[in-house]
Amino acid sequence: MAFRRIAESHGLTGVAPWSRPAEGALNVVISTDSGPRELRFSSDSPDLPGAPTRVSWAGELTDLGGKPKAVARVRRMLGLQRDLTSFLSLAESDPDLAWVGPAGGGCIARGDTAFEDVLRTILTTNCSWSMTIRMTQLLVATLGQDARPGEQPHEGRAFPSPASVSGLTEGELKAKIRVGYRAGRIAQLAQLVVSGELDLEGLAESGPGELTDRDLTRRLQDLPGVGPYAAAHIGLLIGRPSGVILDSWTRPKYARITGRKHVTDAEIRKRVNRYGPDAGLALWLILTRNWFEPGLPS
DNA sequence: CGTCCAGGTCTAC
DNA sequence: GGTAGACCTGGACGC
Repeated sequence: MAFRRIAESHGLTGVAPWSRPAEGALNVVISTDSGPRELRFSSDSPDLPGAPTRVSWAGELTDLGGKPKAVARVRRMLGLQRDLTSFLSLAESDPDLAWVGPAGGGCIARGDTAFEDVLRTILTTNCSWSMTIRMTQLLVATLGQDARPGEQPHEGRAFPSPASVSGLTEGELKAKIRVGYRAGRIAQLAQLVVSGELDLEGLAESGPGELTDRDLTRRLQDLPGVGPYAAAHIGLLIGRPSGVILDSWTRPKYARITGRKHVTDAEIRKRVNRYGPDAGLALWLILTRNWFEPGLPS
C-alpha cells in the first residue's frame, strides 16, 4: 500500500476526530483508558507503495493494552486488515482498475469503532458535506472523551462512546448537536448499543463465513437511520464492501467520469458486479481515482 | 423574502 | 415488491 492512498481514501479522514494536517499526514484522536490520545500517521514517501508509515503517539503502550493490541488497532484503522489478493487479481485485467495494485491502493481508512463508522455515516445522509462536517465536529466537541481533571494536556477529543451519546435526549441532540431529525435515530442507535441489545462491534467484525454479505446488509439496514445507501457506505468502511454506494454524489460522479449524460443505477451495478464481495470497493476506487491523478476526468 | 436541495430514510399506502 | 410526502438544517438561488 501507499500511505497517501489510505490517508485520502475517503473524505471522512478529514472530519473529526480525524484530520489531515499536511500532505502525507493523518491524525486521529482515539479514546483510551487514560483519556483521549492523538495517533499521528505520516510517511516520507506517501505515494511510494511499500514505503514505511510512521506512527507516533502521545501515550503509553499500556494505554492500548500492549503492543500487539496497539498494532492490531492501528492496522485496522488504516484498513490494512483486509486481504485484497482476489480483488487485485480481478482488477488487473480491468482498464479502469489495473492501476490499484501498482499504486498501492485499495485500503480504506476506518473509524476506531463500528459505532463511529455507523454514526458518522448517518451524519452524511440527506445533507450537504459541509453539514456533515459541522454535525460531526459538534458531536465530537460536545460529547467526545475529554481529558480528566489533573491529566496531562491532550490534543483534542475522541469520538464519543455510545454511553456518552445516549446521555443526551433526542431534544438535546437536536438543539446542541444540530442533527435535526437524525436525533431520534441517533438516540435509538446509541440506546440499542448501551442496552446490549445490539452488538455493533461484533456485527462489524463478523466474517463472511459467519454472516453473508446479504445478511450483513440486512442487519445494517435494520439499524435506525440506515438505509441502502448507508448500509453500503458502512460496508465499505468496515471492510465488507459488497454493496455499491448509490447516492447524489456517486451517481453524477460516475456519469462525469464515464463521459455520459445520464446513467441508471442498474448500469453502475452491472459495471462492478463481477467484483462480487468487493463491488462497492471497485466503484469507490473508480470514482476516487482522480483524487490522486488530477489529470483525469472528475 | 420564499423555494430548493444536499453523499436518504421511514411510513403509509 | 414499488412510490409519494414528511423530515432538520443551512447554504444557494430566484424574486
